[in-house]
Amino acid sequence: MQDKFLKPYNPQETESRIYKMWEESGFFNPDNLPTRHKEKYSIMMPPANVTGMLHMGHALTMTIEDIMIRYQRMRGKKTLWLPGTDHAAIATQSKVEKIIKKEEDKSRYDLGREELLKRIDAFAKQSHDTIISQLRTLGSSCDWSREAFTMDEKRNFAVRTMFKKMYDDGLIYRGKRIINWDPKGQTTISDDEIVYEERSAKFYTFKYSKDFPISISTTRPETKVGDTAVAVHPEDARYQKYIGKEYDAVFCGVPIHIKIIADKEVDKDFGTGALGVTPAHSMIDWEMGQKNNLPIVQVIDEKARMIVGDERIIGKKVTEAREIIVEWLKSEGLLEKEEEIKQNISTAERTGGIIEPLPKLQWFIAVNKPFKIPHSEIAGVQSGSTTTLKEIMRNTVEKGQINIIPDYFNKTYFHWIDNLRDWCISRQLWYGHRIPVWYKGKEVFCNTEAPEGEGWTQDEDTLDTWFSAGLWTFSTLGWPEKTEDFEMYHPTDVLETAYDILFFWVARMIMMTTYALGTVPFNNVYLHGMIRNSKGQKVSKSLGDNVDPADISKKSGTDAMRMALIIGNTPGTDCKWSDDKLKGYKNFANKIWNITRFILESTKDAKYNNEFNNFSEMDKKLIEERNAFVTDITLDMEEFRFYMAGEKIYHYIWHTLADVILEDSKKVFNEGNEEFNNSRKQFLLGTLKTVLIVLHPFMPFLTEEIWQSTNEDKSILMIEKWPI
RNA sequence: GGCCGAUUAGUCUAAUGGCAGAACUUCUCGUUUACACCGAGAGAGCGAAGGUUCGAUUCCUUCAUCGGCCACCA
Repeated sequence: MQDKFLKPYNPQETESRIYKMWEESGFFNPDNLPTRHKEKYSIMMPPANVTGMLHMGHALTMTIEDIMIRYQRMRGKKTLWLPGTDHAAIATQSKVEKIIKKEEDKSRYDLGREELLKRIDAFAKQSHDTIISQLRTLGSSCDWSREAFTMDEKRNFAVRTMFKKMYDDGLIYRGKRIINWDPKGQTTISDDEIVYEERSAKFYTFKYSKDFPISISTTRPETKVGDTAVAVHPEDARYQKYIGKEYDAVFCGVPIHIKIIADKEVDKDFGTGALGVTPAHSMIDWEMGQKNNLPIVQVIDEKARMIVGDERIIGKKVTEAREIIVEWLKSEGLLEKEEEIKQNISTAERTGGIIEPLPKLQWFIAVNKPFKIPHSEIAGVQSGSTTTLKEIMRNTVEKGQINIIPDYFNKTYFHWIDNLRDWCISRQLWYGHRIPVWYKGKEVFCNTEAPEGEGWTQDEDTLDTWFSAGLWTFSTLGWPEKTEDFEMYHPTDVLETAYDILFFWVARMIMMTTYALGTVPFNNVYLHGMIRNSKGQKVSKSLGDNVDPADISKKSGTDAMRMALIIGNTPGTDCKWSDDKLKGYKNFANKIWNITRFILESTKDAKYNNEFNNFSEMDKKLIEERNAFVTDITLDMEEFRFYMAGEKIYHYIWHTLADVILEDSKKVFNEGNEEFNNSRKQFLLGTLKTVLIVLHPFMPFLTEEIWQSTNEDKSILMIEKWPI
């Protein structure tokens, strides 16, 4: 027995040494696995944003995925776990912009595109290195030789290829639409990047002018200079006689022309039951404008300043203009009511800017437009048939081709798809994949490469970060090239991630993959919950209570952290982080260490014999019990119940093996019956092997360390065969 | 407003149409002989009401409370 077993288990001394040994073995790379590993098993690691460092949520992701991969590897699968990082366009750019603002008091326009990108690249590189080292600390058995970045050259080529393909199929188009404009970040953002904040606001009721027949209500009087209609409910008796009529008015010095229209969207009982329609600055009004052929009058610019009116309002910020107009309404005696109401206001997730809806020329993906799919393995969608992106996305889950765990997220997914509108993919950011479209006069050219000849300028915009993330399962495998990796590992087996990015990412991957390849990107989606702090609150930087996985790992060992994260954590359910739990599993690590010590001491004169079959009746029973335990947890592993398997393994080791079997063994050895002694020694040696194997996916470092220290044959536990 | 969850012991968390199972905590006892990072034992729990059923913590309905997602009222 080695001397180290005389002291408590020391994870700090062990973990980095073991990780290095694994890496040097080459077995993270499926190409190097022994020949018994034939059938593939693949997981694409969710690429972490290069915006800083990993938090406990990432640690949970890595733990679950590493458990899946290690389990499947031991079961003899050819396992590929492909790691990577995400450029996270808006998140990274706004983070770096904030730092530059703080440290140098400069904006991105002061630096210019080239310099800003240089700074972002440097920041991203540093984040990347931090992240990679954290992933190693967590014990992730991923294939570093295949590491990818969402914006490296290969991924960029995949993005351009995809854009071109969708453009040619008419699924990507450029159009003037109302978009969510973030005046602070100076970019468009998607619906998903909006967060609503409840604030109190003033709700004004007034007439445009003294002789205007209908009063309207709004929280934004300043936009009324862009009104081109008043909408009322078609069945509203009060206003029937006005429908179709047109009026002229001068509103705070701005001449406006208003048509009275009828629209079912209008709520008779809200406000005055009449709605001033501003097609240029409201999503709903825009749609009414389209239906009724209303003129669009833009009155606010990208900096959220007024661009019409006389010297009273022109050039003023919208909030200032609002006050001025309210004063004007009062002085003219037009204001009828002023109420305090609660209002949800849209803000940009990353910058906190208040969203200003603006009509702008942007690129979109058409989700409802029919197209012909040449090749399809999607259930319910024939090769060569006509379909829509929405329809294929729905089918994959509806027909069971993609299995979401837990299954109640199916409903959430369908609900989202059914309400999905065209996806705005262009961003006025500098950090990201540049849109592969070039202009010369009225000519437009889209291709993966720039056009020949002089005078072409490329579109200034970049793509939404989720565009490249949507290609992740196959761009990482070399697509559009027909690589061996792609043939072997796609579709992937599981996509494991937190449920909060089901729409952002999972749905987008399904969209892009089904469209481009006619296959699903993965067969299973395992959604884990959020890690909350001990009070049950969402962990956030502003609370200053985000725990660094590296610290925990240093203090208590990665294995203990992994157990604390995984046990009691069911899919889709949030989980509280608890230091007590961590302590419990740290103790568990030492318990196993001492179990090993006891077994080694009491079997000093014996050697494990695989062929031994002269077991006592008592030990035969124990073997049966052990086999039943292994069968049971194997089923849990197969059915994604890792929280359950982990708990059962813990229980078997501590309360069956240690408390019952080892205690009983002391008696057996004291009694000195040689036959019984030999039987028990073989049983204990065999059981130690078994529990090390089944515990390995959960506590890889400790189990590998014991395995290496107790086996003379230099075998590596990581690729040992699962016992059944 | 629409949708989706949740409510189990002091805490945290499972399973289940047939005695509700762990972990931590608490209490009692033991033991320094693999491990005090120990052992043996004890205690304590299904939010409320109704329904289906031989039987409901589980299925259904309603209510209460909490959480989340989506839409957004102009």
